[in-house]
Amino acid sequence: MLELDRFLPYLVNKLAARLSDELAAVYQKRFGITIAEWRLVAHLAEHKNVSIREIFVRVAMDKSKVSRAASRLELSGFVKKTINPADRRLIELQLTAKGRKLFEKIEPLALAYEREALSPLSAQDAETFRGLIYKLLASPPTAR
Amino acid sequence: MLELDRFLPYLVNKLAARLSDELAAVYQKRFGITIAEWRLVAHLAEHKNVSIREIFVRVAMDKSKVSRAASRLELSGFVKKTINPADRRLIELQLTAKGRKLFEKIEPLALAYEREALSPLSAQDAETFRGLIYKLLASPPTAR
DNA sequence: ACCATTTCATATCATATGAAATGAATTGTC
DNA sequence: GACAATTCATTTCATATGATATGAAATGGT
Repeated sequence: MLELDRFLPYLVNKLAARLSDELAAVYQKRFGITIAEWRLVAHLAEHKNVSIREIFVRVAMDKSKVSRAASRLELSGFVKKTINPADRRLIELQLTAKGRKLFEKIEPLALAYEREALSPLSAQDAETFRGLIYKLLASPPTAR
Repeated sequence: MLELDRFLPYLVNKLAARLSDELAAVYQKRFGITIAEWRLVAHLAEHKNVSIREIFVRVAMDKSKVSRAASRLELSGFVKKTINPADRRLIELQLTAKGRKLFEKIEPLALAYEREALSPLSAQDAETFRGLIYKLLASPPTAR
């Protein structure tokens, strides 16, 4: 008999929703940034000159969402969009100085939140947990 | 330095999105049911005569979503809504015979999907994983 | 070189979502 | 027992979302 409270897809979703909501509260209220925008900024902090496509392939958001997040970030001056001269269909996204500053401000808060969220687990359990998630994510997606 | 690919809220969300999408594909396409509706049905299969409020408190969906899911399920004949005679503000939801049949058809598919999703883990790892999620969910939500 | 196909980002549009408003019913207080 | 405050479900409304359409640019086959 299926019990919802033991059903893994449900549990993972519940946890994910909680982590997102709480984390969103951190930068939504303090920096006026959405989760989608935050992901984009965090990704650009690691990877320079990235196209929209590269982002939505890597960052688990669909095309429209990335495109819109990028436009908002451009408007607010955190990101610069340049047309790739070698292939004029592509856009190169990069953080502006203002964008880098934003990342530097949010980063420690995000890491602090992560620690706090994991605080019910021992350091060892936290590592185990991360490892198990990697394993699950690594396996190829089930047939669409 | 924060790396998105090691950042737990992001990873959990990514996994959750994948589990939801794949699972949704199972009952969306075969039974015309959304995730929200499925959760409601699954909850009602366990708990009889439940109010909207009880559901959204327990099932991690907001009021509107539960209310709308319940209305759709009523329309399609899977759920019966009755006004609680003792407190006429409350609604009692219960599965119809048709609703129970639906649950019985979906249940084994849902469990099969769960097994498949967990297949990259050993039986032991799967239990560990579930345990860790429980621990994380059990801890009181961080300050709103 | 030409045309069909593909790829990329954005725009469009219909639907989903959730916060706040609404209205009905109940409870508590004086 | 009246009436203010609260609780519950639904509705409303503005925004978010995502599937599809669009148009611009690049690629491949002949």
